[in-house]
Amino acid sequence: MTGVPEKPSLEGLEAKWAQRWEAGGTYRFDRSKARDEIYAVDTPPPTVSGSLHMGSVFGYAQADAIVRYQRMRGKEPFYPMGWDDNGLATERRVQNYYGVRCDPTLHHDPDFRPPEKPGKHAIPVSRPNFVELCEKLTEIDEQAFEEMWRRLGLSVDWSLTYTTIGEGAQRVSQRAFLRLFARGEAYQSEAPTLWDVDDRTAVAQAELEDREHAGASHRIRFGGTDGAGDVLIETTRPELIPACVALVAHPDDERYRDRFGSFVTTPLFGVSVPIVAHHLAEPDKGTGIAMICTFGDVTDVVWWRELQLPTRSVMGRDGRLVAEPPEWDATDPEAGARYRELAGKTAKQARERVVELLRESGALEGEPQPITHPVKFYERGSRPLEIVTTRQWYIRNGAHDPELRKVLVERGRELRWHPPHMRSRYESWVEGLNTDWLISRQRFFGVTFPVWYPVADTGQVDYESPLLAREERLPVDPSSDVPDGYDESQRGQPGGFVGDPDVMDTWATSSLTPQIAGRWEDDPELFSGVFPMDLRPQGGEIIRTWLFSTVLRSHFEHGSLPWSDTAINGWVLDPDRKKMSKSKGNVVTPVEYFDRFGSDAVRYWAMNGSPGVDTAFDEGQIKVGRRLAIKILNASKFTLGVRGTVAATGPVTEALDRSLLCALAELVDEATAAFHDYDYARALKQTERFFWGFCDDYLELVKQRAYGASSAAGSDGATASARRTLELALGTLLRLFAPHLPFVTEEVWSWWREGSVHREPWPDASELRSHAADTGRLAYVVAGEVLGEIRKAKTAQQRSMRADVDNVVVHDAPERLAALALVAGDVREAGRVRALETVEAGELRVDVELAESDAA
RNA sequence: GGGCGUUUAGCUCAGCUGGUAGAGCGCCGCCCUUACAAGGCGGAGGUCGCAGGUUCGAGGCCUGCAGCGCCCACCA
Repeated sequence: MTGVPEKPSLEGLEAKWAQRWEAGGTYRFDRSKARDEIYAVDTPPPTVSGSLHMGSVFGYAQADAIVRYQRMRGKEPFYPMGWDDNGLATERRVQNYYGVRCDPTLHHDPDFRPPEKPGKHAIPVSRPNFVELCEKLTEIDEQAFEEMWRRLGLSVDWSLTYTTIGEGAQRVSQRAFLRLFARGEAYQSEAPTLWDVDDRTAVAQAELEDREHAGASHRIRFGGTDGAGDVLIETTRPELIPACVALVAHPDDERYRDRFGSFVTTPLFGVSVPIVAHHLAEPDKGTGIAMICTFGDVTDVVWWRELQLPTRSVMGRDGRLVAEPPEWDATDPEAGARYRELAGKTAKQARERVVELLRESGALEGEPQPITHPVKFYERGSRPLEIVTTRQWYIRNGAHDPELRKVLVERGRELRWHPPHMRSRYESWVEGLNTDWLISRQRFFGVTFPVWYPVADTGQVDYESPLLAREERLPVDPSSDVPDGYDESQRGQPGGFVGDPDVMDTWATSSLTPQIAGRWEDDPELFSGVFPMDLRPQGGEIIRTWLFSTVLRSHFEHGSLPWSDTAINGWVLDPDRKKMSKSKGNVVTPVEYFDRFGSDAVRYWAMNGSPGVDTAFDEGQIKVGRRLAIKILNASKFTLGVRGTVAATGPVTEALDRSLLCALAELVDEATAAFHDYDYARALKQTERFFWGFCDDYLELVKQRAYGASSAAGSDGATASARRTLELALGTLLRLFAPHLPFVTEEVWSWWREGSVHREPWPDASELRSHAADTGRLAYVVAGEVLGEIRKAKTAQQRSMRADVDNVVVHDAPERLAALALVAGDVREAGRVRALETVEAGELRVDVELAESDAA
């Protein structure tokens, strides 16, 4: 303990305490504890691709308050931080930061150094060089992130930090993959998949977003055959006419019923395609009959699959039409030449040319009508997704398995959601799944598949008989490691092997954060101590990805939930009520606010956002937080500063003191109940309100007596009672504030107590009640209200608060007057009142007769 | 199209299982009071989105409607 400083200040508290907490191991996890003493938290590993913003601060601070509460309740938190550094987000950052791009055909250059500044044209580098740059940059970013979190005061144990590209994570991820495969829960399939033509990788359903996209509706004539009339269709993608395999209408549609089974010919190419019926065709859309292409959108895929139509793919993986026309029986002699004119063009370029050709040929009915319509994008992408047929790895997720889907919905109900209504997002996601989880990505910086494929003597790769790594070898990199029974010289050779070239989607690894942090299989004792975990705090926007996939993996691997509870935090909105996000460019960076107001002040703002509620960023709230922190310093200085000759050890004898402690016990009950409900915001609000009342009323009421200057109750016993109560109250209030404002509470604690407030037990209401004896809170309440009336009278007469009062008459209900009688001495001292009378009445009224002039 | 949430003072939000409307900011006024002037004390300000209903009593429950936000969906 250091004693009370002359001039308490918030400046420098973050650096001071962050350092001491680390040095003292304040938040170090004690793994010797039993499972039921541990509170295990599956902390979101932030994506390390730039800077943290207020949205991150918001959610992580809230989770930290819950963890701090649990720690004070006597639980031992297992509270690690991770960095989600693998994946496309990191690749993009590296590409921009260093001005490079990965070209996997190049060989490793050990002398490669990135340029000081990124150049105009991206420098092609080999995959190993690219991965090195990714590792280098993420390490820098992670240090900056850690510093930021320490400054925010997160009570994580930094010795437990993991990364999703780290060796431990790779081993867990590959092991889990092998086990999924062994149980038939992971499989590979060659199928049409949504494809990002810029990143040149497949993407999963969870990464899609619909965007309103400007396009045009084209009305196009297909030629009737055998004397039947022409058919008009509408499409936004005329460039896919060469990929057309059928027209489709609803089976009940009178207009087309007679033509099901007959054929029409495509414009420009003269390919004969059938008219087919399917219930997904909607009569009131366009002309009621649609062109099925391979593949224009996901409905095309459904039609193609269910109606067993042929494949005529034209879209290449680079987003350009492939060089050769598809296999077709084109009757138009110009078909081949027309197609080759389109080959190599992007979808947009091809569309323009096709429209010209259609117009010339007379197949275009009217002019294209501009429309905007929802189009599927990769959430990080800038061009519409295409659909191309590729071989990919999938994990079953219930999309094609009603039984599994049902079980996963049940898992969602087993999980306790805070707030509860967030569960509906999970359920609507599970119930809307339409494809299994596509986990392979045609990218470079990620966890590889521990898989090779045999190459037949003919040179054909046999994907059906993958060569799997043994678990003892993990992690492996199939591009440099060799499968058992082969040697490196056989790579890519007939009779040899090839490595799986893909990496896993980042979620395929980060869905295993409980297993990674708990060192599943690598440290069985630790794992059994922390798994299943207690809490998953996270944002609502990643319920469909992170939360769902983690539940899925745990269900497959352990037959249980990964955690018992999840706390979903809301969005941070800018003052115009728009979501703050990097892409919108309306983010504010936390550092500036840490600098200006201090971490406790920023945390105070975050704690004001109720669980799951979107909250506006509000500098005003941060200022209020700073004011509260300063008030805590000053009130504590007073409380501890009045300790004079009389020690604060005697019994609590005075009615006002007992009544205050009774009220405080009720506050402890309320705050505890709020935290029990994961409602840190309610806990803070109640504590804060009590604290301001404590400062305004109790401190004023007790001040003279605590100084030992009271004439009415000037005994040492009454003074000791005041001092004892002040310390009991301060100790309680600091502990109630500690989860929210860890720095200022720790600072004050250190003035007069040993150890960290954050390892102190949560306040005990029954102990406070024993000090209060049977005195109720009413005396404290009435005393405060009467004092308020006296102040009001002084204000109304424009007098100083120090103005003397000749006489006060309190009119009030009998029980309230009785309570007042117990504390009348303190009220008179605080109000400088010479005489105080009471009159029974229905409600409180106070007549105040001020002295003519203030006593000298 | 389906679902979830939300609508309370000028602003940002509390108001837990129904019992005579709350806080902070902003605004106005007073006070340099020995914990605190980057402060303290006090004041003004709301028919709780709209329309019905249940109840002795509704901001809180029920029905309908509207605005806003979000989630989900096979939108030619």
